[in-house]
Amino acid sequence: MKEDREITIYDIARRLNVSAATVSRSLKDHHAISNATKKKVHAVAREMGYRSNSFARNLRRQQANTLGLIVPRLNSYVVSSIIAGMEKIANEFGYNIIISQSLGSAKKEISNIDMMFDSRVDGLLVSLAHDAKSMDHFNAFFNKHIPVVFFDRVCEDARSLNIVIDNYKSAYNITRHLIEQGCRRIMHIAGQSSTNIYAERCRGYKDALLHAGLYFDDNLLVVNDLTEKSGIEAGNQILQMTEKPDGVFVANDLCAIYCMQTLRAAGMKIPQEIAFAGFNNEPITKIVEPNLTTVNYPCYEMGEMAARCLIDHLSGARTVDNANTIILRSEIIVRQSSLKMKNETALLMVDGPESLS
Amino acid sequence: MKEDREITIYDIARRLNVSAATVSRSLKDHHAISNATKKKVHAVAREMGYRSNSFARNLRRQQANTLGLIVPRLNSYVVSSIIAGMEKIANEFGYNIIISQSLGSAKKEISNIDMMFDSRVDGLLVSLAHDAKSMDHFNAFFNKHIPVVFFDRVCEDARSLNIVIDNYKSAYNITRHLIEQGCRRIMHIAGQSSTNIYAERCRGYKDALLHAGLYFDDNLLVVNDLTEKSGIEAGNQILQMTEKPDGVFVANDLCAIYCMQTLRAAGMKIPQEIAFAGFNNEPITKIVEPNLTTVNYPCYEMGEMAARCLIDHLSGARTVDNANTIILRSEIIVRQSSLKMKNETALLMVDGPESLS
DNA sequence: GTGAAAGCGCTAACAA
DNA sequence: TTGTTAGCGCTTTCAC
Repeated sequence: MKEDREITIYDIARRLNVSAATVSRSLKDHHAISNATKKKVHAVAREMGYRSNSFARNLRRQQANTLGLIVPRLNSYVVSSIIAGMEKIANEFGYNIIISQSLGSAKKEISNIDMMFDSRVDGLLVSLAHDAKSMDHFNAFFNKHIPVVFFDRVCEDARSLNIVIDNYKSAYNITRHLIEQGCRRIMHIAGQSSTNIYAERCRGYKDALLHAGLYFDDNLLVVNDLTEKSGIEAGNQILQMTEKPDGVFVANDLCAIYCMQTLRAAGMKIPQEIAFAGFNNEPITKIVEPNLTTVNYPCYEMGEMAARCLIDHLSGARTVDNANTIILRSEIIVRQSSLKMKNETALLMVDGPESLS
Repeated sequence: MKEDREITIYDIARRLNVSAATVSRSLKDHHAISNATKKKVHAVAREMGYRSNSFARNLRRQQANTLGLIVPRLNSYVVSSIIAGMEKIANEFGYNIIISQSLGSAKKEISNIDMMFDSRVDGLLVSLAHDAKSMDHFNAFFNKHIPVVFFDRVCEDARSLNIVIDNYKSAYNITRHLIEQGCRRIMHIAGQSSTNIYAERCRGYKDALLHAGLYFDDNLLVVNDLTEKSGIEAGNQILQMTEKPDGVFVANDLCAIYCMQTLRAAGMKIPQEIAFAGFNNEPITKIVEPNLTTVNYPCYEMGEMAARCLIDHLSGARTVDNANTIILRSEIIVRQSSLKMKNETALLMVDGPESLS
């Protein structure tokens, strides 16, 4: 068997009495090689079980056909769907993806970025850790002009492309929807405001109140980590309140659902007593009772878009080179959890405030 | 700035008037280098912003510190949790992971395997595509003694390690639980039997019936792709039946839930008229009403275990070298969806049939 | 404890 | 259309 030594282009060259260069060129379908030669080379390569050595190729070319991917954590619906989309595109274009999770820690994120740099990835796809403060750790990439595309949890930075949804507008619209349903004391359960998406969602919430002539009440803003546990805690907190909210907009579905379940277990009626709205449109929102009103987050599409932009850029197709931000379409999905009015026709909101203002 | 040319060990060598060999050795803490030299080299390396070039290193050493990972699809709860576990371990030991999804197609799986081989991964982690028929496409790996670890969707093969749960026993136990709750006509909604996990779950179901003196009725076995859609279809199918089942065991949670919801929407009482049980213990099982009885699948642990075994093997720590199969603990979790009896004390089954028989 | 030198397999500028 | 040649940056054997 060919168990031992690897077949190289030199072996093929020797066998065909041509130079290694000719073999190399044939294998990559170089234009200046005759079809006859190409055919012979390919045949012999296959016959001998030749496999191109990517290490040598990478060393020579100084690039690896690899994209680095850094996410807060892998096992969430949003993130794993985004990755699925990226992987599909990367695969189509012959890129590998190496992944790492920052687990929400800026320290780990930095070490991952360094590792990606050492691995000499051709480009980087990043969703920032919650507590990422500065962009300094990306300097190595920026200095060497290695493209970085941020998605989901981004940071305004002129040097790189951001793929996002309009969190502000979506939050604004969903809050307005709650108002239109008759809610007047709307609570917002938010994530840490150091993460752009949560800050924006919170801002959308506040502005919607403002524009509707409702006051923003500090007691109705809860900031936590949006986990199951925090959802239950928030639910208990509401149960303690003498003056309860009549609507709750939560910055993600998971937390929304656990909060809602806690209230229901205590006998509260959703949406009659308290309307609920979440964010992301996770599959679970169609299962929970009542079904959760939420914002559709185009995860898979975001993954595709981010990977496609990065690869386009690497290929020199400068289609989106002047874009600093790409905003994907996201719309609110109205379900039972927020329908206080008996209008069964779920109205989708179409217009909103100036986006990204 | 050091924007342009990369710093190499030669640059460091020149600066210190030593040889490149000495620099190389210092950097890897070689024993035959004096501490003084090492210290100097490290200092200069840091000062000059030296980054080891992994391409050159890999080319020279003929290996890459990279694990290949092939999964059917990324965006499922089970898979993304498994990956999260793997990534954590890989990261701890300085390995990168490159991932690819087979999207359930054997063809894509084969091309991914080839790609991994070309990338010269040090080892492979694989959950097989549904329709993987033979193991031939792994021959390149087996011939070169590159370790392959299968997990979740495996295939008995003496040449590699399998990390699994006891699907047979879990299915057996959960079916027996339904029987103990008084079910006599238990339907099983199964995945394609070409996938080991579904074949095993089905076998466990059948044996549990048999051992309880119940007949296996072909009309009560539905095979589909276990998606949402199939769950709804299965639900409608049940609604059409004149002699309905009084219990349903579904091979995954997602399908179970959609099936159950379909029946509930039609007015059927769960679990009184029909008891339900799923498989995986996805978060959603604790949200749906009634909460779904299921089998706990240790995803994260499975990912950790698979990665750890592979890396152990690569490091020469032959702890599990003689093992062909590692079975992780999985237990059934009894919830409302299957409790026909009013025994609120949810009894966990502890014993079962001979496992993996 | 350190250095010289060879070479991993490939690509690409230049030459023919 | 094809060949020659010179590395890419690192590791490692052998020599001192």
